[in-house]
Amino acid sequence: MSQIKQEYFKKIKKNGHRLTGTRKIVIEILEKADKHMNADEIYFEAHKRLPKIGIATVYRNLKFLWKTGFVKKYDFGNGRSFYELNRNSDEKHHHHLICLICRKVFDYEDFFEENSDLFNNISLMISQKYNFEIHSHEVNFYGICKECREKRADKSR
Amino acid sequence: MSQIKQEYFKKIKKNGHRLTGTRKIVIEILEKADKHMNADEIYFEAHKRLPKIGIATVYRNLKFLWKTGFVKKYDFGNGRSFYELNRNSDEKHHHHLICLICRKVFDYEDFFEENSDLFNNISLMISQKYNFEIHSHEVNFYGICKECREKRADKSR
DNA sequence: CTGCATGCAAAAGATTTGCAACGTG
DNA sequence: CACGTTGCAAATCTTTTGCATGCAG
Repeated sequence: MSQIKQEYFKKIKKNGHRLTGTRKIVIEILEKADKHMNADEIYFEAHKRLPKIGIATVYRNLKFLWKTGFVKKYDFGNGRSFYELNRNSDEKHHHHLICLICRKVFDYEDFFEENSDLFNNISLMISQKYNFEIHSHEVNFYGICKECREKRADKSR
Repeated sequence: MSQIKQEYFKKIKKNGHRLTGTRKIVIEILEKADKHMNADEIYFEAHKRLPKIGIATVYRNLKFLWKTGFVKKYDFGNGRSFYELNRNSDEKHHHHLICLICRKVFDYEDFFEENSDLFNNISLMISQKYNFEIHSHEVNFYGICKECREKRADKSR
């Protein structure tokens, strides 16, 4: 199943962009990760394989991959961005549960079957009505996780 | 319809928090805005009414209001956060269309009727299965807006 | 009064950028 | 070889924090 990166490598070249060493590394790290990582985590991994790499290069490649659609970028309100490979074909679509207290992010992929049609419909309607070409969507549920719920003494609103 | 702020003022005091001048101003600005504003915009407005206010106070109040659930906070990946009043009762629920190129954010509130049940169901299932207490959800569609679509020379993936 | 809230300025983080050197196509 | 890319360090930008003072309850 590790053909994704090969496919992406090809697309990058086909689009006239350069397939550099660092760019490959970032893609490979994200492919292996199969979860969202922040820039630091990616840099840490990349550094293992290429000690001379700079954090700026990681950021530049992430931005490049995000602009070209190979990578999805998330902001959960904790001050840093998270990135994950955009596996449009074989990856299960997943959404996020974000704890308002500890800021932890939980993934879930259930219910996707049931949501899928709905989102497709909405996408279609929006693209027509607003003349907006939709590439992806993201759903975040905000709330309080089990641990934090158990902890809180209370005084909640 | 301007009772929201009164209701919120009451709740804040009832919960044992202080209803300070700056806190009121921030709420009033967000109430009037009825769209998401970033901290600077809020500071700019607040400054008109209370020139001595500091940006830190705006941030502190926004964080307070967000933690207590009166305000919703969004990050669209452009480096700054946006805030809007959480009008759970009388405001129409709306989602976002985010242009990947110009980063403009478009709101839409159509289709909410049809989505409402679905999201309620999902919320219930998640809260049970993951033991996660859901307060709110947010849906972002990423894509390319009309203007940018017309502009782009091409070479897209 | 007491303790949380505020202003100011400085600090902290994450991300971006200038520039000379490098490497891909 | 040309031009996009990289490393490094410095710059930027948003958000946070320390501390002395102010104000709500």
